[in-house]
Amino acid sequence: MNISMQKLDAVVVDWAALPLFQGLNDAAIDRIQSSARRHAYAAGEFIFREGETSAGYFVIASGMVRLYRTNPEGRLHTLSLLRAPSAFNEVAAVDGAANPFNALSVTAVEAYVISHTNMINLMASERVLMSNALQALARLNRDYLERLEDMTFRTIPSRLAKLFLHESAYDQICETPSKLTQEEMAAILGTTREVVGRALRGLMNAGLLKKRGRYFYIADPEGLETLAETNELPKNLTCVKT
Amino acid sequence: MNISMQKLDAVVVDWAALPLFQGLNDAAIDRIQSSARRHAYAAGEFIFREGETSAGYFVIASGMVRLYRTNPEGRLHTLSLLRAPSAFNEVAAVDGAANPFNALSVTAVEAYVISHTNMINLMASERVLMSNALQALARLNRDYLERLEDMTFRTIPSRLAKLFLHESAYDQICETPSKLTQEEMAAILGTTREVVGRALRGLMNAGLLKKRGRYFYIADPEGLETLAETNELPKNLTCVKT
DNA sequence: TTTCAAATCCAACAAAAGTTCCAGACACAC
DNA sequence: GTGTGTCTGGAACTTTTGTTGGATTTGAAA
Repeated sequence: MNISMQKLDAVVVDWAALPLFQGLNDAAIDRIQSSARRHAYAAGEFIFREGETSAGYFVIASGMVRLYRTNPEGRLHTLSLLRAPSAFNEVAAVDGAANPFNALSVTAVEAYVISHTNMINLMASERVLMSNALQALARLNRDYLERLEDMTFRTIPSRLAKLFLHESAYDQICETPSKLTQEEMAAILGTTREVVGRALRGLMNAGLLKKRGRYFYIADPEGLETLAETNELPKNLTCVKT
Repeated sequence: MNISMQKLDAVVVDWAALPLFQGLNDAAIDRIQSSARRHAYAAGEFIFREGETSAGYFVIASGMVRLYRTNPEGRLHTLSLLRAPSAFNEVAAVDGAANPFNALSVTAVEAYVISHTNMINLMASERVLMSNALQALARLNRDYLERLEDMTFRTIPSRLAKLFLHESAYDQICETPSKLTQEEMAAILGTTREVVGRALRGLMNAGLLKKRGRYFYIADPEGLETLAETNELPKNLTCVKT
């Protein structure tokens, strides 16, 4: 009994702390909570798939979720790695159209789901909620645009430097890069493991990163900053060559 | 007098036809119109710049506008080429933060501007307007995500094929690709003119495009479709080689 | 028509990214 | 411990993209 209660405690969500629900009174929060359904997922399970009809808005209570897309050749692009407290699938929750990406539980996950219909009804009665959703989508837009520009203009070493510097820039990605596998970094940057490995070695040889055990850490923040912003190394050695 | 009246006629905007203003009653449309200011720009003039404080929401009455970003090295990425009836800068109009891109008048432009403050006030009193804005941002999000995936996964010939097939996919870009200069196509695809020229010749040699005068036209829609979706030519010749 | 600037073609090269392959290292289960 | 599967290191190679530079075409203005 004790254990199960601890478990329940561990997955309590502070709804009012999420950007979407800020500024709402208790009654509204209650209404929102009661229109959410709780779901549990085992590790490695699909929460929803890209292209399926809107799965609704998800609030993570515990565990870790990967949002990603794949191309026909099987390469995958991780859009976010999320853990509580955070939420996802705003777009499909708002417009009711197909989910724009896959959502997969990395660990076991517990989440609350608000269907598109409920979301629309809630927003209709709670103006503040709609206003918050508007601001959330605007924010999301800026994040996507920044990543689009990164893909357009930045080389892989530069994107990698950015990933190390502020994972915040890659939105809500929360694992620190040093603990990600190279495969996972590659998926976030939209490339392949070998290329990431090569770039990591390059940055290490240039003195921007250092290695302890199997993980890389930041050695020269300013140098990384320069690389992230200009695609160029400050005046160090070549980057990609060994 | 006659001429000036014609001019005025030519730039009348059907506000109710814009997605953001659909479903609003006449009184609301009037309120919106009266909180908009009319501006005129000569060809090649900055309408606003990336990073400046929110310029507000723009409704194009006449002329053509380019939205773009640049990188430090000076390469530019065209996000949209717009002409009436359309509108832009939803994100900064909604969140009041810096403009996320540059807006430049390609031709002489006349536009109506609704400031961030007015937009917020209008949305506060007109729920339908806020709801429309929410849907517009969701739509915009999907467009950006699609372009992000294109940059992540597609080769340049593939992106070029997509540009020819449905400029709709590149959102509200309206000039037909055949009339764009190679320089302009390059900016849309996020690459350089030389590369676009090479890719165009490749697609022509593969029989997917044909050339009349200085412009290219679609010769094989199915082949282009295949290329756009799979990065591969159906079973034709090599694409990039001569 | 003539002229000029912009747009295009094309080749050769350089650099970045993607691919293939295999050998080690490490981490966890048994 | 021992093994097994995942993760990493790194070389060699191919393909794609970016760059440079010069020759040619085109369209509109003079």
